[in-house]
Amino acid sequence: MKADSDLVRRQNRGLLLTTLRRSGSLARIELGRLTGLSPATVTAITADLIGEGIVREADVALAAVVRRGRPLVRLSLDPQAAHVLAVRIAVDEVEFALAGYAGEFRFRRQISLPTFTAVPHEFVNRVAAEARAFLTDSGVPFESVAHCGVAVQGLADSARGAIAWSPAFQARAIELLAPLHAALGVPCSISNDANMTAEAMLASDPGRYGGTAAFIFLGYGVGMGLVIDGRVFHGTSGAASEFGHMNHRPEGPMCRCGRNGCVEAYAADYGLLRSASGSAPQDEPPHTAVPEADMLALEQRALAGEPQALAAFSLSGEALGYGIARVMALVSPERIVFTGP
Amino acid sequence: MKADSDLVRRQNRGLLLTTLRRSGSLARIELGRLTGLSPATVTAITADLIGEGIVREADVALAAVVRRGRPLVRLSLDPQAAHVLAVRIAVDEVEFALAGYAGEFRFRRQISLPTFTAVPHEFVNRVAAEARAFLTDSGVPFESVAHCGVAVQGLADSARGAIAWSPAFQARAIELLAPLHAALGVPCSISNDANMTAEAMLASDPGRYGGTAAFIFLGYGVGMGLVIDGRVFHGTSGAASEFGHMNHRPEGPMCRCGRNGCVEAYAADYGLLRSASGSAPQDEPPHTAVPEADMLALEQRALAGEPQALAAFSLSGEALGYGIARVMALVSPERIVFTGP
DNA sequence: TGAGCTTATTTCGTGGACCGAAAAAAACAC
DNA sequence: GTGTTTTTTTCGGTCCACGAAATAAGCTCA
Repeated sequence: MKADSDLVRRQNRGLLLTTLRRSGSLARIELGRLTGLSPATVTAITADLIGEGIVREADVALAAVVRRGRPLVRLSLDPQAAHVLAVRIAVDEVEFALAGYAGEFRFRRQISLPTFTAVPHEFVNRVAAEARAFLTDSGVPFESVAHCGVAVQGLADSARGAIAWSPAFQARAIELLAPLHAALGVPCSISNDANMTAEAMLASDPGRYGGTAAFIFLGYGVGMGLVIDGRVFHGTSGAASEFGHMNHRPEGPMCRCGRNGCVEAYAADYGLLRSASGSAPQDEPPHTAVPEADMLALEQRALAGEPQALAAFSLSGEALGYGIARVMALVSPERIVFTGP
Repeated sequence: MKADSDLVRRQNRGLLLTTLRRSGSLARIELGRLTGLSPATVTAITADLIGEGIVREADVALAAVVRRGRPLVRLSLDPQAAHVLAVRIAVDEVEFALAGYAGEFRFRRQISLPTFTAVPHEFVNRVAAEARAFLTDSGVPFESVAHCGVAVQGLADSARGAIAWSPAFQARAIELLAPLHAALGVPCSISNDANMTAEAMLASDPGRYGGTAAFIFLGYGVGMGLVIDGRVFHGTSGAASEFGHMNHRPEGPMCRCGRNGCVEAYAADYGLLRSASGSAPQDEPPHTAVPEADMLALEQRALAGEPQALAAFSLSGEALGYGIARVMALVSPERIVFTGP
């Protein structure tokens, strides 16, 4: 809370770095204009950053836009300065991706791994080993990996570093981060996949999504990421913005989470299929991924005007509509964005 | 976004002032310990504040706790440094209150004024005139009034300075702030009464309510103020956290807002009375305040075990319970506080 | 080809802010 | 009345951003 000159430097340093990340490459004088800092200050701070290997001067040749006067020297983030490892855990599937400091993807790998029947500690060890192998194969030195972020479908427990609950797993409270950290020696964090989407959208266009925005994911489940006053809202335990498991009707169909009448039980792929198939709303949902072909077939039935298929979409729409109305009543986002297959 | 030494001073100045406001009166050295600032800095900043008449040294006599060493010189905010005028607008009633800079109330006045049938511009002019008279009678110079805040039941439009919609008024979009500002020459703002409650609770105990908290008001309506990540959430237009008008059941009873199945239509005083009286759920709600005696009578009927009264409370409880569950799903507040008669 | 022009970057001196240490102030203890 | 203790102020140092001036690096044009 206290401010001193150190804070000033850190703040302005961060300002230059985010400006640079957003624009890709800028000359010192442009940085000054964009941030409001004087050229003298920009010189001082960028000299530090170059000395630390975080920022690079571009090759002069690239800057050659023909103009009068001394040419601009473009600066850019050094992609090698640090790396981030991203891990995505979904039903029967784990994906790894490695990104450089300038935000570009370096490598990706996707592996198949049964999840629902998995024994937690075996699964966790396997993921840690695969992550290690992925990093080794990528050739990037472990020391340069600054962070490892895990996105998971379901409820992430950020504080404990665990998957609190996920439709992909029969088990609960799967402690993932400790073994991952042990295998990589890198700070790790875990979050909900929809929140990660919101984070990405916000970073991609802060001007557009900077106020209050909701990102709703429709697919194998129904998720939501919430941007509130320019920041992704996680809630204290990381278990907030569970739009999919917000109740629509108290006596509604059974959800994968075990409760009745969640939005997801109407509007996720399995919910749509169940109500279109005529099976009872209280039938237990499947634990495996719904084949894409089934959803395409359902679409065809609806387009053909089959009443039962139309009714399923209608119910789903009502649940989504009332759900969104409730979100509007509580946080009235300026934008609502739908994502998903 | 840019930081300079000016920002440092402003920040630390504000830090000292809030620390002082919270504690009432502190010596310089205590301020230093609480804020982490060095004694030298505290001396410099407080010297400015004393020079500006914002802070006062307490009479030495008061500090006389017998201890060795040079006695502490207690500092406190000067109650005269500035004033705030608060206006509360409810059904058939307007209340004024004047507070000093140290947070203490100076004067209060409550007047009766018919609202539902009021002609907007007459009502607004009357309020402005009454506010002016109140200030004049209080003897406080107008220049020392730094702000005038209006709390209103219903939807406040902060941007336009108007009452967008309120159950107290037949009229909509009542532009209140412009005439008030004209009459007082003081910056004015308008907000929802439940948000104001949240603001007050947060200020009274930031440690307790500083994370994410919901303050639910039950009474002539159902309102909610939301604290998110330590700040009261207003939404972009000021129309957020409308818990009372979040839908519970799509086909539910009629609400004062004209829609069906709002939480308020079950759980506000009129909603309870309507369902306990056996009148149809679609009967239009009353536009006047419900007499307290009616609510006490209803309480007696329920305590006596009358089924219809018990059913009304049960329905109300269900609506509140599911409503709160939906709030939990979206923002999972650490604390939920109920207020109201 | 070279002097002059134009624009980017760096250097240098200044002022503001915080801090630590030392000095001063204001009481109590004996 | 002298010593002790604790608070407050003063003083010199450091860090930071800034404006102005100096320097660098290319283009223009005779």
